[in-house]
Amino acid sequence: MTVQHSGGGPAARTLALLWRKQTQRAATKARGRKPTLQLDTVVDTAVALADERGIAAASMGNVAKALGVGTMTLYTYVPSKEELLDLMVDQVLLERGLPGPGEDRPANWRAQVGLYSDETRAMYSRHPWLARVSTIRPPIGPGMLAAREYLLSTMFALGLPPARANLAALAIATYVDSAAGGEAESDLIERSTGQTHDAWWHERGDLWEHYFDVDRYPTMTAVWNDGAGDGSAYGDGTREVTAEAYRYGLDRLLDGIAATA
Amino acid sequence: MTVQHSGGGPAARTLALLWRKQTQRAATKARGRKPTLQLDTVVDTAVALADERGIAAASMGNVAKALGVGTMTLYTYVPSKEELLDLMVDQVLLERGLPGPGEDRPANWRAQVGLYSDETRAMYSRHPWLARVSTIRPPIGPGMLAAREYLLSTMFALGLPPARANLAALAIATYVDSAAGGEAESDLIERSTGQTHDAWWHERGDLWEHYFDVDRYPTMTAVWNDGAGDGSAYGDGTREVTAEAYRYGLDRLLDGIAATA
DNA sequence: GCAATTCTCGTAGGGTATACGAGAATTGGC
DNA sequence: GCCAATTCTCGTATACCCTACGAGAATTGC
Repeated sequence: MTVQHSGGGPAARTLALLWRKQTQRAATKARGRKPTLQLDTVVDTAVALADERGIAAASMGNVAKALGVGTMTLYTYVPSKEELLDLMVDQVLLERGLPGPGEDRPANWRAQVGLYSDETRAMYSRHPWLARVSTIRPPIGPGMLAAREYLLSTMFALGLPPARANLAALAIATYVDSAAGGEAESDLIERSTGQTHDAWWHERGDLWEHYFDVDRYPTMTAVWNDGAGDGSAYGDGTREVTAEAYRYGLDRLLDGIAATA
Repeated sequence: MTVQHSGGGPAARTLALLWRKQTQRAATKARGRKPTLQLDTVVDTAVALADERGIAAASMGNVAKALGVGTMTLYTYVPSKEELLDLMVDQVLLERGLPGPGEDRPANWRAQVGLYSDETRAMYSRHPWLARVSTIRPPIGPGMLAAREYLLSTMFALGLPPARANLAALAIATYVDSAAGGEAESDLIERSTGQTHDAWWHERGDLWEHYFDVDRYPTMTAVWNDGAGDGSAYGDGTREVTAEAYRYGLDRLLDGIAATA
């Protein structure tokens, strides 16, 4: 089997878009009708639409309408919806103001991880739809690489050897991205359904006494009773508990990593 | 504003389905045409379809076709696609053979968490589509509760006080579910695209030298060079590194949790 | 045997992505 | 100045998706 090389495979096309390499017009002499849009405009519009009304609103038709062009016009700028999504993802990944090599960063490694955490949570908060797009085969653009580089260098600052630093960076990214994504998604659902998380749990809490069998779930019952006094009536449903669990887990993970340094 | 009580709100309907509470026929005297299907059959078929050909293949039309009935017939058994998804999710969550209260379980708490990890990874492996459905407002069925109860009781076994046990259980679940989901999704993509993860990275690796700026990513470069000898040419793209990072992160998280007990 | 009830499912409407191809706009070369 | 080559625009059509509606079939109680 032959692997696609730098020529013109679909992977090459996507990478060229991600890195904004002008393959077409700028390279060859300008000829033919002038484009009315720019790639960045298309991506920005799609992101704005997704931010405001959810990822489903960022359909090709809606994006085109928002730009005042026919739906099919978009396909001049982007080969498919999938590539557009890749571009959207890398664009928002890059929004995080993570310092590059040589730039100022927090003094100690924990604070550096804290910055990654804060920036990532803010990013998900601005773009909740990000949580619902798969990132296992991420768009390898500037945004993704910048974040990887930052976290990795932070683990070096802690003094981990290269291989271990790589493992630690992956573990932290897994935890932070997942938790931040969940948090943002929760907020989005609250906004879009108009029902708070607490109200949602409450709606079901009433019915729990119907199905909930204390003998089958003794520990949950114990936790429930223990926390009944402090206002968090429905356990992990509340915002506070979720946020607290996030901090707790991240701190413990960092504790564990530090212990192996 | 009035909260929906046990009467017949949409939440009540969903809960009744999740817990297989026979609201209709069994309660009232049997009358009218007999159903040709059972709810479980519908859910099983949908799960099987999603397992084999991805979540997109579990459309109402496809499920109906697989069952040999008209599409609209499904709506007698399930109010909407969304509820069907909830049922699918809780069904597979319950597949994990996590011991309930009083049943045999591994001796020490780390092994207990290990069981949760193994069972969860196996579950995602069987049902990769699970990674792509949102679980912030999870179906509150037997499957979800059983897993919560198990993890929580494990944290009690470690000796954590109730509130802290709750935080720890949430943190572990966040990490394990996210990592296991990512792993399974990766496998799914390999199967469905016929392209291994390594091949995918390789396809892009060729192009990296085109866009990759060593000065902007010095740490990545260092890790790359360090690992260049051991066969994992493209860093975290490989299966082995991912699995190793998962174990490393979970162990460090548990270390940290144990230290606060 | 008929009425009440329940399940079945065809049709239709509104959504999605995108392949195709005709037409409009622009410019290089003559 | 004109034409051909090139590039962008976008209407139409196809093939999916979910699901509201309503007509008809099946079953049972009375």
